This record gives sequence, C-alpha cells and structure tokens, in this order.
Amino acid sequence: MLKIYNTLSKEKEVFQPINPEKVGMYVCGMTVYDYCHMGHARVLVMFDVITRHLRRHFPQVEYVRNITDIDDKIIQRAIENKEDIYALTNRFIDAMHEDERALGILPPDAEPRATDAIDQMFYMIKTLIDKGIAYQGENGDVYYSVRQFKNYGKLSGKNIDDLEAGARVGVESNKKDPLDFVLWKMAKPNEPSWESPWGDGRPGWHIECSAMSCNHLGNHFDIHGGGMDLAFPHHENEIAQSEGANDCTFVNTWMHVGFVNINNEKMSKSLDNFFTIRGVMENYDGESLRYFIMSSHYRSPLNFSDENLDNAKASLTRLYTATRGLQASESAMEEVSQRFDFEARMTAALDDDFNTPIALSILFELAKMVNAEREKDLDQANALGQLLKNSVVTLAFYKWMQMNF
RNA sequence: GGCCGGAUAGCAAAGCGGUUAUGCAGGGGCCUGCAAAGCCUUACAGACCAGUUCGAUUCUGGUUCCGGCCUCCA
Repeated sequence: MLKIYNTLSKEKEVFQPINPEKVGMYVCGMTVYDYCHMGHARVLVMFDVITRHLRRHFPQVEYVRNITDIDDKIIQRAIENKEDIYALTNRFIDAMHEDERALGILPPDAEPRATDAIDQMFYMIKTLIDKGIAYQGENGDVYYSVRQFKNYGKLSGKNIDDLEAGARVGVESNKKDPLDFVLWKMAKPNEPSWESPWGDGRPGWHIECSAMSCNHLGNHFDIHGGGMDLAFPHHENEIAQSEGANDCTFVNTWMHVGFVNINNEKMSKSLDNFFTIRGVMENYDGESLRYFIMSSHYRSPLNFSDENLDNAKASLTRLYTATRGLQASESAMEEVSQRFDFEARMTAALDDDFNTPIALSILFELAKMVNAEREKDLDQANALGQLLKNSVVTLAFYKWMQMNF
C-alpha cells in the first residue's frame, strides 16, 4: 500500500489514483538560462525514483515535466550574452539532458515547453477574465485577482490577510491588490512577444504550468511536484488559476522535495553558493551523486559537502564489492528473495513515502549476508549476490544494468 | 512581524512507546605470505526542562538554538 506525504493535508495518505489504470504526474522543471545545480539534481533524481516506483504499482504512469523557456531571466541572460534567446535555451536544454543521463534519470514521458503552449495559456486567461477572476491593468498587463479565489493559501497554509499585512509596498500600482499576480505581461521594445487579445506580450510564470499540466493530464490529475520553494507562491497560484478556470479540483497529491544546503544554508543562485551538476562531476561519478541524493529522505534537508559525497562513494563501493563475481539463476534468486523477504521489505520502504534511506539500509543488510555466505555456502552467496544486483537496480544504480557480471 | 519545519552517537542518516537501524570513521580479534576486500566483536546517541506512562529518543507542553517561506528560485 503506497503512502505519500501530501503538502495539502500535511499528512501521509494512502495513494489512490483517480484512474487506477493510469497515473498522471506533473513536475515543475527548469528555467533554462544556466546549468543545473545540485538542487535541481535532487528534484530530478527523486522524481525519477518516484516514477520508477509508481510504475511498479500501476500499469501506466504519465510523467510530465515542463521546461520554462521564456521569462525575465532568460531574456536578460540572452542580452548579456548577445545570444539569440532560442540558441540560449536550446543550449541549456541540451546540457540539462546530458546531466540527467549522467545521473541515470529516465526522460519524462512529455517535456512541454512554455513557448509551445501559448494558445492554451490564452484560453485559460480568457476564461479567467470572462469569469471576472482576472483583469487587465492600465499598463495592459493581465492580473489574477487573488481575492476572487476563496481557497487562496490552502496549499501553503497562509491566509490572504496575513500575507497582506507582511506585503512590501507595491511597486505595481496597476494591481488592484498587492497579492495579485501577472498572467500576461506587455512586451517592452525588442523583447520576444506573442500577439494576444490583450496586446503583444508574454506569459507570466505561473500560467504556463497550469496550461501545460491541464493540457497533458486533464483538469484534475493525481500528483504535482517540485522543489519546496515552489509551494508558495508558484503552486498556490497554479491552484488558483486552474481551479478558478476549470471549477474542479486541480491536483490530489502535492509533493515537495527539500532543499540542498551548504553549511546549513539553502543552495541558491541568489546566495551564489551553488554547485552545478557538471562541476561536481569533475570529481565524483554520477552514480555517487545519485546515492548521495537518496541517502536522505526526500523531504529532509540534504547537506552538500565533499565529506558527504566521499561517504556516498564509499558506501556505494561496498555494495559493488559485495556483488563481485557472483551470479545465479533467476529461480535460485527468487528462492532466496522469498525466503529472506528482501523484495517485500524494499517495496515496503519505498511504499512508505519513498523512504530511500531505509531501502538502502536493506541493501546493506543483504550485502553483509552475501559477504558472510561467500565463506560458508557459495550457492547461497551466488543467489543472494544476484538478488543484491537486482535489488540495486530497483533504485536505478545504473552501472549495474550496464555491467556484465 | 506572520506562517512552516528541524534538533539522534566522531561524521552522515532512519524507523520505533519497551527488543541490533544502516554506511563511513574508532577499539579488539579472525582470515591472507603481505595488502586489499571480508567476517566476528566493541565503544560512542537522541538540545534543555517538565508532564503523561509500569516504561519515552519516540506522545504532550514549555525553553533554547538552527533552517525555510512571506520577492526570482528546484
């Protein structure tokens, strides 16, 4: 029985898909103006683990992860680089795919780009305006009227009045309310823009995810995920947009991955304390990074340090060493698997809100057993060793898959 | 200021109202010609103060400290 912690209820819940034949999951992906850092790596790896595990339970899982390829930072970076905006975004999309492969991550089933979804955004914005939930300011920008959505704040546990009290004095005098957020932004000269019913411009950040997720997975789907920092305001705003436009529940289960920290501080671009995946991979292999990420529970903070990466590498080496030179038939492996309950325990660990540290600890128990049996009963050692190889593949330590033992 | 999290042994990291987590590092022993790998064994925990309980690291309340969100961020 798979249980998932839902940010919406703040509880672990038994996961029951809307359609048991097909699970829909949307994860907020990258804004592509720079290389991915370790924080991105954590989200990528964890949702890879999650997708693989969901596929063990359900016949079909549709995993959609978007790419934000138009926004202020992208435009700014393109100007700085004197680079065409599409050349810039394509370059970093390629780099992202390279990083993913290095971490053993399966590509999502769909990877929609914001710039390909403008029509769907128009449709949603128009619906919101028609319903009186969105309005056009005097500067031409279209805003979402937060006060029109009664459940605003339900995901992040905030309420509008508290937010209002702490809000900084609005620079945006075109908004009716400081908390209103932009759906469509008028283009400045020389900026990339699309013709729209409200004037030439480009989409706000939040609307793209509402449009793309509903477009691929329907108005109501199972799982929506991303980094913890997206819960507010991004996901809160997505809920407001989607539920405001579609008059139905948007997402059942919200999942948020914790931060990667450095010296107990969030890794982020603004603090300039980030390490890119490819930078770290100059000194460590992708599989060790994957292990490092799985060594803590996905909702806990993960502290990035050389010591911890060395630790991950050493741990992984122990698992590799244990399987060295061992192999057995499928049936022999099945026999020990059932006798020692290993697969069931692995499944149970992952079923408990994707508890990868427990899953890993089970692999070490198995490794210990394998090592002990090498001296006593070689047949048993071979069977257990084969089981360890198979179990390890469950967590997608991919070298095992490529190795010929 | 408002709203959330967290505090576990030398380091990292989980579950659990009573019984070995796990990995790395440390002590002792074994194996090997030496080493590596491995096996056995051992020490080292639960921020602080109360409360509930026969019994709390695990539940409740308070204190201290740390982090996150409230602005772009995975």
